[in-house]
Amino acid sequence: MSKPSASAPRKRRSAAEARREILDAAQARLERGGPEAVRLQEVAADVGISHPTVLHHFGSRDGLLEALSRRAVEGLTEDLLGKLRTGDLSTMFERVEHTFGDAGFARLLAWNVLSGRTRPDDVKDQLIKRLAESELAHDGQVPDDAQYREILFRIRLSALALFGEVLIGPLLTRSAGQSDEVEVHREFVHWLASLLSDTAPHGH
Amino acid sequence: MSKPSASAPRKRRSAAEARREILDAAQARLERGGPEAVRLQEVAADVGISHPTVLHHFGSRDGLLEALSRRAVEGLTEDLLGKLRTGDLSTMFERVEHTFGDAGFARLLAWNVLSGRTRPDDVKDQLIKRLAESELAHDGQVPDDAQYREILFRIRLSALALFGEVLIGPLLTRSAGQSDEVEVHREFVHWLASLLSDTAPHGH
DNA sequence: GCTGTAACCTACAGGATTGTCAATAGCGAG
DNA sequence: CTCGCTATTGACAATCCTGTAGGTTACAGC
Repeated sequence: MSKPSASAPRKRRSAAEARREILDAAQARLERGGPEAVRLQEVAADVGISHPTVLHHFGSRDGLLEALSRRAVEGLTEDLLGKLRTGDLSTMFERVEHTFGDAGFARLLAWNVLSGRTRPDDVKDQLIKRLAESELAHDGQVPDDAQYREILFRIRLSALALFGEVLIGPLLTRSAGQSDEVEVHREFVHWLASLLSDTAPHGH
Repeated sequence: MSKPSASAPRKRRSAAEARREILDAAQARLERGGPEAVRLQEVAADVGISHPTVLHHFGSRDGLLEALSRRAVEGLTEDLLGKLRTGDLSTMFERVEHTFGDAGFARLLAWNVLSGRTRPDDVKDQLIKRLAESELAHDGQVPDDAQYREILFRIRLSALALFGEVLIGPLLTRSAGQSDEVEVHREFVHWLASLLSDTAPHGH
């Protein structure tokens, strides 16, 4: 409301630093206010710069959003592949949840899909494939088609569950007449891990 | 492109009919173009009316969107409760998919959540609870807490899977290096039904 | 120091979209 | 046939947001 006495001394960042700060702010807005809340002026205000500066660094609003997506995908990929096989399913789920949920990847992905920004043909990461192959390799078994399909579907189910939990988990909790969202969520994830472990196609 | 010679004769609908036509058009736009594509002018053009007429019937853009949500929830509820226990899990999944996927409920729900329009406290339907109770009642068994929780989680998992499939199923198929989206989706749903059936807590 | 690059700013243009208003015109009721 | 209600409309107002233009300033290299 009050003008920063005369003119605030201009702060000059490196391009990389500016981009990072802007992306952080944009991501925060996305997570809280939802898709439509990523507005150049507001994001700029959060960082403490003017909105043309944002355009200077990302070219356009679309450029900003694409950079946001790219960074999220890279983060998720690194996180997932890095944390492979570092414990049982349940703990792995919990670890993945930060990137998937807290970091807003699920929301960003959902919005990208809803708005038609991301289409199936755009998916090049082969992340699930790599995860499945890593899983098979770990067991040191001969690749078995049926078993491969089984693992693909298990990963798919896990992805769907974690993705959905972030988006509509609290709603489902309410719809089930339960109250403690956090606790129900934790129990559910644990239950799912058990379900998948108990029915493992190759003992554990 | 060409003006409808002079002035098209005004077509007068009943209020209910107009509302229905408008909702249909809005829903179609939502399904194809995503959330942001629901614009008053375009929706109106689809129906063949002017956009103030849309406002006349729904008060505001928000009113239109809320009506859209309400209709979708009612449709889903009716569909789910109506189709309960009319076959095995796999066929029930397939039947539910129309309302959930084709009818755009998943997309609408996702967008409502993303944009902050729907918050957990807004959920009053108790749909999952009713589904679970219906399931228990069918078995004619004494309510068992552990079993009740098990059923709640199974329904939750099913909901998450179907919800997620609609949104990111094709993306997951690509990420898994698979090609035939439709076929993979069908197989996956079938696989999930089997998984839940085989591990049923009380025999089939 | 001097200078060039680029990060940054203010001001403005352009476009799109929601919402208002007064007037028009179908259609049922009497 | 007339009347009244309301669905419908064209024109306009208000707002919001992205993107552009041109000037300014911080900082690095020489």
